[in-house]
Amino acid sequence: MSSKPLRADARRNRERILAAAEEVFGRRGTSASTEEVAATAGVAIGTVFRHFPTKQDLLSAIVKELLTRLTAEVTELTSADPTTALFDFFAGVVEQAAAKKSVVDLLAAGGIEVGVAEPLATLRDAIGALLTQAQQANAVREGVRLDEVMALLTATAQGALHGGWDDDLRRRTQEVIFAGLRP
Amino acid sequence: MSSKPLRADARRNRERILAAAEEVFGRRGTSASTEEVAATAGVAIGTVFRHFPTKQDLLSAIVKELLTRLTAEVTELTSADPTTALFDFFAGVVEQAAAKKSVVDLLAAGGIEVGVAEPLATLRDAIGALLTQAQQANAVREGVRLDEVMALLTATAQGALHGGWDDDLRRRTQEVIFAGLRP
Amino acid sequence: MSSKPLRADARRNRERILAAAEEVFGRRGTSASTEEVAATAGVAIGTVFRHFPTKQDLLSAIVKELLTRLTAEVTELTSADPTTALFDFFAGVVEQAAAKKSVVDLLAAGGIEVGVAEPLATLRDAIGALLTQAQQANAVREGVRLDEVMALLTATAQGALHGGWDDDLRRRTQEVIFAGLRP
Amino acid sequence: MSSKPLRADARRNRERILAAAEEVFGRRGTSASTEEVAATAGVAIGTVFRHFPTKQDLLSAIVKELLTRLTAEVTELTSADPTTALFDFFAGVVEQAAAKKSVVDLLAAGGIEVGVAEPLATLRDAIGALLTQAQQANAVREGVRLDEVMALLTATAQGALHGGWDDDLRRRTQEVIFAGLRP
DNA sequence: AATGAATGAGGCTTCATTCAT
DNA sequence: TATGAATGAAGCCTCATTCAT
Repeated sequence: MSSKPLRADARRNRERILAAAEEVFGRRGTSASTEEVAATAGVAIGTVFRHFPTKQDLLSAIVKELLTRLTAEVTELTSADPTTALFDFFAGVVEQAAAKKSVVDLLAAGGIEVGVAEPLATLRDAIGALLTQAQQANAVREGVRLDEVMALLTATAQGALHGGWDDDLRRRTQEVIFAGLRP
Repeated sequence: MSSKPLRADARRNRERILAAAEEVFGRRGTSASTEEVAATAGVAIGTVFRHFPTKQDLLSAIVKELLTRLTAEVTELTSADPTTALFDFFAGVVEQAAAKKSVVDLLAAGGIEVGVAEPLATLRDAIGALLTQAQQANAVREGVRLDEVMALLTATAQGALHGGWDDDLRRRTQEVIFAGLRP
Repeated sequence: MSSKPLRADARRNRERILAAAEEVFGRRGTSASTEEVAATAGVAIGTVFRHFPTKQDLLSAIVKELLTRLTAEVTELTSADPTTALFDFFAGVVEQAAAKKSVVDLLAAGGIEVGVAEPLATLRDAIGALLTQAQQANAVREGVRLDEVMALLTATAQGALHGGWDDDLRRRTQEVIFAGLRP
Repeated sequence: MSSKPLRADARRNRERILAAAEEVFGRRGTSASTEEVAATAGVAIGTVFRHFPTKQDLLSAIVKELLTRLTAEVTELTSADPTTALFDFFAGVVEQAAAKKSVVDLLAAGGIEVGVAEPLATLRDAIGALLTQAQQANAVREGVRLDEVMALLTATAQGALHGGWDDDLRRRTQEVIFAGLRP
């Protein structure tokens, strides 16, 4: 899928830029400037644009990374206790969200941007598997659909992030949702 | 609190600007230009800045209005059926959110902007009353606190908005939360 | 045709910008920066963009002005001696060209840019009238068409400009063309 | 004149770059990017700059090549029919121009760039010989000087190029000029 | 008080050129 | 020598805010 392997220094820079972008957009939101990302990464502005020809591309790259990471987590959980797997994952995402900003901005925006659609669908499927398992284990009510689980997940993630919830509030809020999901 | 009473035409303009701002920011998000707000209001850009010295001020004003409106709704509901009042209100807010954009952006941002803190506290209190009533009527579990109700409310409102949920998804998502709130 | 009349200061600026643009693009070619035009006009960069939302728009405006001016000249000549009118006009344009750069760049580019097409057609028609008169006065050979007159005109104008021809060379070059046009 | 002889592969690269540059600048004008030239040549950008330390140098090299080629053509024609040689050459150049872009841009710019002056003078001399021959064969009027022939040539070449003249218009336009040159 | 033109900092992006590999 | 990544100045354009009318 990926074209020619990057030179060592190029890959190093690419990663520094991605990290910087996650940091900066996470702190300041997606309206932070590309210039600030470059500065944080310790490279010149041109270097950012060589790796990501557009600001949008940079944002997409971050989101893709996140989605891939989340999908991996879900996949791991598929072989865990079905009674708690979905809840654990849900809680994990919400916890992470509290540290990101851009990511949630974008997920919330519907992930409409080109190229994000696919990894997003993959994640969705993975979570669907978790839900099915949970329902078969009678940990989640039959009537619940994947749609609302995803909706609750993103909504709560956004809330956790933008609202600046502390650990306790996060737990209590989730508890209501988990109670609502249980049979 | 408010300085000298405005001239009739000035007040009229103020209101047209607020309405335009709600419309524009609701449609385009908070990054829409003040110029567009002015155009929609049918006034010159200078007039907007005379009434709201800063874009931030304009945004704050919208949020304040919304909070005031919501508080009024809650207060009315205080004399309604305690079993459903909280749920009705919750559902109402989420429904409105689906039509606004700016408002939720801002609420989500923590309502940090100067001057919004107070009306937000007022709204919070009003909702608190609703919650107490509901618990006394045994419609909501005892352990639930106002904190998480507020958290769920804003999170869901945001989700409804940014996620572009349709009516059905909105209902199903709320149903999970309501189930989680019930005893 | 023109929308609301500009405020006095706005019109003044608009004209200063146009003049500056003609000067700058005339000296440096169309690749000169809008920033330099602004500086030359003594206004801020934003002012240039308020009057001409795009660099293209600014360039088009200059060309339109020129075409309008030329058309006026041609129209005047229509009531002059048909034996010399066309030649006089031709010579006049070529002489002016030696002082412009942008204009010729653009005319040469085919005047394709939106909005220039119409005044260009008008000019063409006016020159067509001159040609017909000249042919009726037996000053130009019958077989000659407007197409090649226009072609020779722009080509020579370009040459005069870019080639940096002096007055003598300009005259001698034209004389060849004029001899070619005569019966 | 030229320093140390290039290694075989280096010379090969130099030629591929020149060819690519002619193609690219001919198609896109002199504002095309050096990067695109490199890509077309199938070499890395650094290689282009090793051979031509400056974009200007690359452009000059192309022009020199063209001038040399044209001079060769003229020299050949010196032993052809003096009645038609000059006209044939003139027509040939104009025809080529319609396919190039950069070249004419540069010739038009006065060939000011360092190093082009000399081959340009050579070409001029060669054409001068053609003119003399034509005048001796009574195919061109006595009074005509080389200056205006060169001027007409470049002007028409530019016109043919930028104006996008079709074959017919090109022929008709030249015919006027040729008629003007004849006794 | 309203108007709308002017300001100018700041954002995104391109590209000639340099330099480490 | 070739490669191609990095640099950073410079260009175009937007928009919050100020100020003359």
